[in-house]
Amino acid sequence: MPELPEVEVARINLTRWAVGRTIAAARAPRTRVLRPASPQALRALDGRVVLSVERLGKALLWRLGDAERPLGLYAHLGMTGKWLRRRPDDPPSHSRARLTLDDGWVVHLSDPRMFGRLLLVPGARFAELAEVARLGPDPLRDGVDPARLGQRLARSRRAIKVALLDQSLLAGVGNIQASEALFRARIDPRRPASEVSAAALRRLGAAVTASIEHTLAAFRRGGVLDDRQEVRYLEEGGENPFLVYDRAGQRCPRCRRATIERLVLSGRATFLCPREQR
DNA sequence: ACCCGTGTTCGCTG
DNA sequence: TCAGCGAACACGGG
Repeated sequence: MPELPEVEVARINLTRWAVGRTIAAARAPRTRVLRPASPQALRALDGRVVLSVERLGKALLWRLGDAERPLGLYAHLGMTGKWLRRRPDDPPSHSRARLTLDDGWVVHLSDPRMFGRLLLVPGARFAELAEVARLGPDPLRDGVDPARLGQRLARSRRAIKVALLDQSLLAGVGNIQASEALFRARIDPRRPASEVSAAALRRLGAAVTASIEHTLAAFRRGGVLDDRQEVRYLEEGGENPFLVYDRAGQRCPRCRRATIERLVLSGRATFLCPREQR
């Protein structure tokens, strides 16, 4: 599920559901998701007010009152995590943590594969967390600076698609958005990062932002944020909103001549139009 | 049964 | 010393 756009949806939902509410009880029984793996550790959230939920790349940073002793909760959804809001008698499958709120709703972290992570952060000093400290700029929050990209990639022989997945380069770009942005910028994903021209890097910077915003808009239209304020992800009945991702064998949506190809770079599925991306 | 997967980290290699 | 790569993590779905 989660690259930057999905996590941004989660941030919007959690802000509406939880900010200003008090946590009546927080529990994460027998799960690998909470680190350190102490079943009782989440009790530290009990009785606290949710002050804010911010997003940095794919990470969500919860700030929990009180003001003198703020507490942080770093949350990463991994590969299959979702935040869901349910009634107490209706828990989702694979719930790894649950936050019961003072309005009677229960917010769950559901994560079948348990690649997600929850970390309590004393004093909400997120900058001291290695996972946060190494993140690069967030495309939605900070924009993308092509010159900075060029500096970072100047000595990298990695394929540009592989480099884009490095969260210290840009925080939040995942496997889908990397393929999408390179298609939009007409760059061959296999091209060594150091050999991407300055002009192409400028196109890429704009393409990353455009792709993320396009995906977010599709999620809104697709009802991910719907009237009942429930999360409904696109794959649950929605159409593929992407230009090339998971479209191997289909006609290129731009040139309408070539066929979208799938290849594997550093173990990850990659999609491109072989006619336009060079 | 078998293969694949929207993420990250670890350990090995050259 | 370090960039780069494959494996591992763990489970459901096609």
